[in-house]
Amino acid sequence: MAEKVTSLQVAERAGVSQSAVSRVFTPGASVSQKTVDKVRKAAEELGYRPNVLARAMVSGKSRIIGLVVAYLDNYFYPETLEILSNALQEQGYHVLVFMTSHTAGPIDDVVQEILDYQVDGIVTASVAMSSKLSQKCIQANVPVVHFNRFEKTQGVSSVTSDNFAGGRELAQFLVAGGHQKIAYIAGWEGASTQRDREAGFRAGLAELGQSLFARSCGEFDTDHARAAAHAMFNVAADKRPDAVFVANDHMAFAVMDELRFCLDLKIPEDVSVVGFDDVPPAAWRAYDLTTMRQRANLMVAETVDALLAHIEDPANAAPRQVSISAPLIVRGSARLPANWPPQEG
Amino acid sequence: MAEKVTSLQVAERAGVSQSAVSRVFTPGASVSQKTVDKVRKAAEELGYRPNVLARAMVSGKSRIIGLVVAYLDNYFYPETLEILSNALQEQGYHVLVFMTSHTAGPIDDVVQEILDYQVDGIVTASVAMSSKLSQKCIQANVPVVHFNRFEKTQGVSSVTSDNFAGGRELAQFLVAGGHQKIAYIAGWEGASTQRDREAGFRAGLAELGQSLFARSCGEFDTDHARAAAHAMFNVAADKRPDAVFVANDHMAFAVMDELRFCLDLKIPEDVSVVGFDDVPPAAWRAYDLTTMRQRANLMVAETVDALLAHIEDPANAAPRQVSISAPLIVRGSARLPANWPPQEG
DNA sequence: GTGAAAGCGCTAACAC
DNA sequence: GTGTTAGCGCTTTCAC
Repeated sequence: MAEKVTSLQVAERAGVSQSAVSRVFTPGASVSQKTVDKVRKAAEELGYRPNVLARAMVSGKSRIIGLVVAYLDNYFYPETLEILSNALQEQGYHVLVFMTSHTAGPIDDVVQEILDYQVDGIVTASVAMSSKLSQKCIQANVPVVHFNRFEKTQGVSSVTSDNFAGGRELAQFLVAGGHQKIAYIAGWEGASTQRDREAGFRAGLAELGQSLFARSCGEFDTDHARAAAHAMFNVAADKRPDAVFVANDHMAFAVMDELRFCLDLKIPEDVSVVGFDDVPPAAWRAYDLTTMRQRANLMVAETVDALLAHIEDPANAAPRQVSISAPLIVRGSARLPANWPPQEG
Repeated sequence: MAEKVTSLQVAERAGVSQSAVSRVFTPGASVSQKTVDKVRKAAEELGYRPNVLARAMVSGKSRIIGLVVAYLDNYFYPETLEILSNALQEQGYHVLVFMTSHTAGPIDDVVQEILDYQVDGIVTASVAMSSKLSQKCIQANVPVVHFNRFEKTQGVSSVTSDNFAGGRELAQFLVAGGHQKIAYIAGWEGASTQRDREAGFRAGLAELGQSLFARSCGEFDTDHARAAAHAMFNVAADKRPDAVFVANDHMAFAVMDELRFCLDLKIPEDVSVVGFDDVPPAAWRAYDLTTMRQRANLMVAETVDALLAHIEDPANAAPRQVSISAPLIVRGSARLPANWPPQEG
């Protein structure tokens, strides 16, 4: 077991002071080329690399971003994590993962743990955080961004899709498709994504003289969604919706399976189904789901931007509320409007 | 912006020494109840929490485990990450994520970065690591476990399913189902999972007097798999395989979609499809895939166990090669053998 | 441009 | 059981 190589050892070998070594490994420091060469050579030979933790202690910057996430079974989140991690890595940051237990977790405890690691920032995905805790982060000068969730907590940033506009566009699409009995299967009522999507959807219907034909709650959970769909569609044909917007793709797949394999309904002939997220399986032929695309790459870019802005200049970085437009992705799970695609101009 | 609360401040407020404070927050230390009370009270009032990084510096233990992963689009990995993160959290550890870029990444650089964080251990998933680098980790006394990949690199642990046995069981199942023209769509040839699954599958066929009717490589990539399936099945009916084992579920879904929607084949009437992993979508009715279950929970438990064993007693923790049996999950994508399920005894 | 010296916040001997 | 004293490996003034 090799000893740990320290900057001091490198210094001795290179015949310079320890601080010279430090300077060589500090981007903006002033060192002569000669010193750089000597130090680099010695470091190479010894296999020296700066200890990030020690650097973090003295500089106060850990270059660690804490990510709080409740579950990974909605594939929007793994996708997000991959993009986020890559984006941060490019900036020299890394993601420390904190799962809040499925069981209505003590998320505040988790955030406390995060803070203990002296993270430079926190991203929360699919979880709520008490405003007391948010205050604590602000006090500690650790920027927080809520990803895919809007929260009006003071001082906290958020990045979401434009869920209201998305819901509205879906309503327009379904009505244009000639549907008359349009239903909605909701997500967990506490989530802003759920609220905004539904509000937009209802608004869109109302603008076109319709309203929800049926509504049920799937809690963003496949089993709940399946049951909700069963109850909603297992009725006489004339009392059955002819289209349904399911609040996210993950539930939509379960709903489609239930409709097809349990209720023997054809999609989209008997009923149109649309979702929200555009996770990868939505493009799989077995589902071929018409849905709103959450542009994870853009959302992550905004998230990273908000974080870094605050880290680099805490004083002048106001919290931001970013909303990214979500394009409609038309596939085969919903009947197309006549004259589709629409003519430009 | 609140100042950072240090143990010294707590000490002053509690009227004790700074080391007394430290002891109160150190599990096995000897402190009187009276001191504990005073310190806890002062800490509470100040909102003090020990700085994990400072602790890490002096103790040499960061309680961070580095996870290297190449991609998250095979849903086996998000599942793994969730379980791993939860399991480690319970032990007071956390996961620092490192993505190696899709593009045949410089994984060695990534591991170097990990080492810079003074991690207590490293888990690699779906990536290979040069043996030179492995040596470096061993030298640094950082245990490494290869998750879902067997590598005979010295000093490195690995945890995998029993891929050979799994492949063999699949062969037996397919032959028992009356198949005569059995094909295989391989994963990336460099992966041990691919090699072992194929070897087991071939062995199983050979034992029953059969051999591969066709073989093609899907590279563990859906597009490649789709193309491979197309070429393999887009032939006269009598030259077409009647069953295919696709090296993982992720590719199997793409293959099923191709067979059904492009080639208009019925599953399992025209062709049986089996996969490996049992990721969540395998249970979705649209796929209903017969597959071998990789028991992620057990695999993770072994991973954590191997890591902690080494961390707690580096001298006596030999690297281990763990292989977890994978149960066959029979669903509807493959024709059942006669007299299924088999009688016990 | 470079070295000496002072910590970052904490744990771990070491005396008492 | 408690306080005192050294550092952990590094960055960062500060003189020179």
